[in-house]
Amino acid sequence: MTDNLPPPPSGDGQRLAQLFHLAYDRLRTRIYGQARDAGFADLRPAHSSLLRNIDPAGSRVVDLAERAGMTKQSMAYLTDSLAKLGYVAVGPDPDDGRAKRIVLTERGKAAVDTLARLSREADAELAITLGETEMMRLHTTMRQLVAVLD
Amino acid sequence: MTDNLPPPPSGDGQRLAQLFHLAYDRLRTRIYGQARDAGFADLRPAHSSLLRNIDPAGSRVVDLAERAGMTKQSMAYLTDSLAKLGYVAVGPDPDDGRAKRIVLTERGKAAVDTLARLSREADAELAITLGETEMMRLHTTMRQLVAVLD
DNA sequence: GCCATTAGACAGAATAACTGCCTATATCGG
DNA sequence: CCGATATAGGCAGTTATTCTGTCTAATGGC
Repeated sequence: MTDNLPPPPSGDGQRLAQLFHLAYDRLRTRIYGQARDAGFADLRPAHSSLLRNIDPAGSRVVDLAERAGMTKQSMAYLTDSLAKLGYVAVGPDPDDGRAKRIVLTERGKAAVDTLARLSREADAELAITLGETEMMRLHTTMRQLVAVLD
Repeated sequence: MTDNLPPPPSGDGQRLAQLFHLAYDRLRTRIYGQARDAGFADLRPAHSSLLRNIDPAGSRVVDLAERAGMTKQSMAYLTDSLAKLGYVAVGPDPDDGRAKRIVLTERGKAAVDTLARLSREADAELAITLGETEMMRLHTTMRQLVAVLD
């Protein structure tokens, strides 16, 4: 009995979710490894939730949390972490006495630039493997998928 | 000075890594939400590292850890967690006195089947959105990317 | 001025994975 | 058979990431 499990269900094997996870995991490992070699050894993947979303003129914690899709407590934790590491500075918001304004330091700006460059380079290398046409098609398809899954 | 940050670098916007992450996150949330509604409320996403890799005849902890790409301690933690929840049973390995054999219980088999079905259904719905041709192309492209990123 | 809303802080917990060290067993060369 | 080495897993402790719940303080409309 119970010998009718489907080990590889069709000729297919892996679901999209797992493929996306694998690809993301490898890209993340690669980019943060290169960032480490570029002198940003204290940056961790979670920090990108802030670094990806911060405004050049500075942002408030709630706005960063909103953009990153996480709670303000979690974003406050990341803010504190990056402030201790010297990537961001925290000051009062001139327009709202309750709020703080998170701004990138020079090191923070360098980190954002480096991460953006490494991400672009990774994409460029994959574009060479896939070909420009396929790469554009993949981008289009992925944006479509993310929109549908909203 | 330092006013030359590239806010949206090209007309492009998002890198592949982030798109993969977003898509994976939404799929995972969806599938585990449906699993919860299907009576598997105590399953957490991390458990899939074991459930995806366990052999129908049972597996050892080291093999599961190897396949999932994590340490044996982490896999032992998941094994213990799933054993307490009644999804797997742990017995001695008949061929190796050092080893234990992790086998799925009936509930564990039901969970594996359900998760596999939900994953297939999610893929099927996305295939409707994208069209069969585009879906197959996406699968091919993703496998190619994962292979290149090894 | 009062009060509902908002920004953030503080405390605690849950989840997920790690490193380091230890024991028991297995296996292989002599 | 024995000792060296490798392997399976256990135990203790730590780090990282994010959550809930509760609190204070400031804002802003009326």
